[in-house]
Amino acid sequence: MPKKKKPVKSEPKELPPLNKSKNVVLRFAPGPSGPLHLGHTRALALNNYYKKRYNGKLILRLEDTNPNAIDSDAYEMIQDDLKWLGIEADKVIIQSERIDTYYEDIRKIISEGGAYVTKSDAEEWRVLKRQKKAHPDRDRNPEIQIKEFESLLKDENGIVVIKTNLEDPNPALRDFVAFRIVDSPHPLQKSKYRLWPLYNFAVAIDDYRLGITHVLRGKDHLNNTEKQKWIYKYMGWDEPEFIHYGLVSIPKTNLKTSKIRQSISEGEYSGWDDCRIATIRALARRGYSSETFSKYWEASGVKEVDIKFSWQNFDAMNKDLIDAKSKRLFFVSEPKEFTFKTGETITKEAPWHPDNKDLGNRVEIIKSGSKIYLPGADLGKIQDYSEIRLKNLCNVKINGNTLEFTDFEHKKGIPIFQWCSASKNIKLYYPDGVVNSGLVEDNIDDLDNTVVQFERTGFVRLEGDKAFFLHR
RNA sequence: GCUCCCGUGGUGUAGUCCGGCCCAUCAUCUCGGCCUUUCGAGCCGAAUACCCGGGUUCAAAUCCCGGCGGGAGCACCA
Repeated sequence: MPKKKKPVKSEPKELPPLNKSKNVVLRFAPGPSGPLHLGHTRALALNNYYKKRYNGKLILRLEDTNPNAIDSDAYEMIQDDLKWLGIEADKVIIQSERIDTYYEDIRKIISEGGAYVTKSDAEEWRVLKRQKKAHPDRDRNPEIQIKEFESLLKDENGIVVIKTNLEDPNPALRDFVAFRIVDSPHPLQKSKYRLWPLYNFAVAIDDYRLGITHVLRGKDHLNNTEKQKWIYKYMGWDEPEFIHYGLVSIPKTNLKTSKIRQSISEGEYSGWDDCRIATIRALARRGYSSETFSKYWEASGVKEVDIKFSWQNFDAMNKDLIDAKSKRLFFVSEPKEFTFKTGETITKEAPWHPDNKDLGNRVEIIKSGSKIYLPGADLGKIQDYSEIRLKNLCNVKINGNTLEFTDFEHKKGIPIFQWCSASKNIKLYYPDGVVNSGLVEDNIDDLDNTVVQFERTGFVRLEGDKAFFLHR
């Protein structure tokens, strides 16, 4: 066998290729229980990566087969989140609109002896399974099973079970439930159906019927894949390519949709975009670039290793993307008021960005008698009559509550201060819940809803009289 | 308990399939220096990794065996 060439180092890294014989069709399939969060973005980014690489298609499939776990706003929110991430689904599929297809396919499997109906007690059925024993209902003939199935559609209670190998040493893989009764109304279908498919059944049917060629998902689905293969077998279908990447643990981040929802309803969080949580919309509000998500996950690869998400690395990537185009502003926390004294009016002319001169300057006229605010914390170290430099303006001597102009000369070693002349108050919200307030330069009106850097503090996104901390 | 997956610096990753080009890649973080109208950025430098033990081989991160460690599943959730 010929040896594979080592990749040339200067080439950008690529994810491993897909085995492909036809046009690539991928899918992203969340349950509509809330908006998307950071945890969803790996599946999304990876599937989208291969879609672009092979010029394929990406299907967004909303898995709403559990009427009790649906937030009707989520259908919309998920699509908005996708849009924000810059990902376009070629098709949007809603599973609850496909129930009749599932019924048709399960009838086929039942009539060929691949599934059975039982109305017995749940625990009784599970105990037998654990002991590798068949439930008495399992071996009834298909005609009876079908009749039983139709009765579930009407008013009886029971489940439909896919037969697998009861002898399977892995208890997770023995007979699994394909349908169960849920009487609560569905947000979209209302009371049209009472017999609802479960995850593994609906997924297998849809992946095939929607023409999915590659199922790219987390390792937590390894057993599900084995279950779904039984459906393919009973239907006589070719399997798609299954690829499982390792699990991600995201430290110090609350991603539980149900918990977040509770905190929102209790008023602790302001909404799904509260800057303390890691929903897409909250991260967007803090000013992350959508590109960072795809970059980060593409760099993490598709290996089956479990990985830890690193905010540090993520933030570093984001900074790379936004640094050159983010304007700089002075931010003065714990402001102390001073009166400026000078013989003549002087002008502040500070670059919007120290390196990117294309961004131009911010200009401000300072007169004698103007109020100047200095950061309280830094002042603590300074004595009366010390000479300091007001950054991008001039040198002054502190005399009680006044700042007396001395000269413009750049002097080595004297402390440099950020300062503000305006009393434009802004509240700075940190993701850990800390709220800081301070003054910011007055000329931020045009900067509303953009990401800027508060010098020395870090990058923030401005929103009215609020600023959301992004990262350093 | 049963079953499956995975172990490369602090973190993420390349290399593992097909042994040699690997005294191991790149990024981030950390630490020092230079530069700078404080920060950041930039430039230069430093430090840190093949889970352990055996085996095969001229040669092992890579192949084999055994241990250890981590994760997941065993739902009428998705």
